[in-house]
Amino acid sequence: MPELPEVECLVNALRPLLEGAQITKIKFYRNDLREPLPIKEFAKYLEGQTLLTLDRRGKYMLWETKNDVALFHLGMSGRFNLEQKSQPLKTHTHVVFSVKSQDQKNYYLHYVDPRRFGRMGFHLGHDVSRHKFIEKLGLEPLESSQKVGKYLFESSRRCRQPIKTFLMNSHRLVGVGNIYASEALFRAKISPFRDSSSLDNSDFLRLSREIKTTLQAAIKAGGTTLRDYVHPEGQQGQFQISLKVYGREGKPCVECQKLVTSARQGGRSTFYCQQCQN
DNA sequence: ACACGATCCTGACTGC
DNA sequence: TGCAGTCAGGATCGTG
Repeated sequence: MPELPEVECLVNALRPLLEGAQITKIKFYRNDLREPLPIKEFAKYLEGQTLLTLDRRGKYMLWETKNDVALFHLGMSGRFNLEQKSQPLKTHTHVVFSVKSQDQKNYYLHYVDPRRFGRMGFHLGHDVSRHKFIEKLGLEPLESSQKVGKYLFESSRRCRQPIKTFLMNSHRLVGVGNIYASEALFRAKISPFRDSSSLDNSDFLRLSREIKTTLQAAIKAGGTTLRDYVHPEGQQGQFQISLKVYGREGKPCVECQKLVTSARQGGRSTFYCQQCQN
C-alpha cells in the first residue's frame, strides 16, 4: 500500500516519539507474515534497547539501536498504529511494540496488516546496506535528478520493457509504486507503454525531475489516502486530491479535457491521458 | 539475462 | 441476501 511518500511520512511521524525511546516489550501474535518473523532476534537484541535513529531506505523503515538495525516493510496493507494505552487488539494486529519515551510515558505501537504482505527483519551491526532486504535496492529518487536520470538512461539501453514497469522495479529505482509511476509519467508527458530504450537522455532527466517533485509534493501533503493508509495517530494523507490521472478513469484530463484512460500493465492498473502522453 | 505471469492474503465492491 | 468475480499503495519466484 504505501509507496515512498507514505513511508517517509510514517518515519517522520514516529521519529519525535521513538528516537531516544526504549523498546520495553515486543509481543507477536503470529509467527509469520510473508516469511518468518524475527521473533528470536527481536527478543534477544531489540527488547530493552534504546532507539537512536529512525530512517528510511526505499519503502523500508529502519530502526537503529546502538549495535543493530530493525527493518520493516508494510507491503500492500501494513500500518503502524500508535496507541496511548494497552487495549483490545483490532483484527490483523500481528505485533505490538511497547515503548517508553524519553519523558517516561508508555506507548503501544501496533503493527496491523490484513493481507500480510509486509515483512520485518533484523540486521546485526550497522551496515544495513548488506542486509538481504536492502542489498539489491536501486537508487533513491529524491537524490539528484541528474544522477538518477543518467543512471536510468544507461540501464535502459537494452531494456525492452514498457517504461512504467521499468520504473516500478526496485532493483533500479526504489519507492515508486503504482500511483506515483502513473502520476510522474503523466507529468513528464511520457506514455506508460513506451519502450524504455526508446527514451533519450533528456526524457529520463525530465522524468527523474517529475518523479522527485511528485514524491516531494506527496510527502508535503502527508501521503495519499485511497483506502486505508493513515498516519500512526489516524490522520489521512491529502495528496489524493492532487492526483492527476491515478483513479481518474473516465474523468477529464486536467490539461486537455480528453477523458483519462486506464489499462493493465504487468497485472496492475495504469492511468494515463492518450492525448498528453506520447 | 531478461520479461512475464502467477503467487502470497484479506476485504471491499460489483454485478448477476 | 448470497455468491462469484475482480481489484487493491508490493515484490519475489518460476517459467519460457
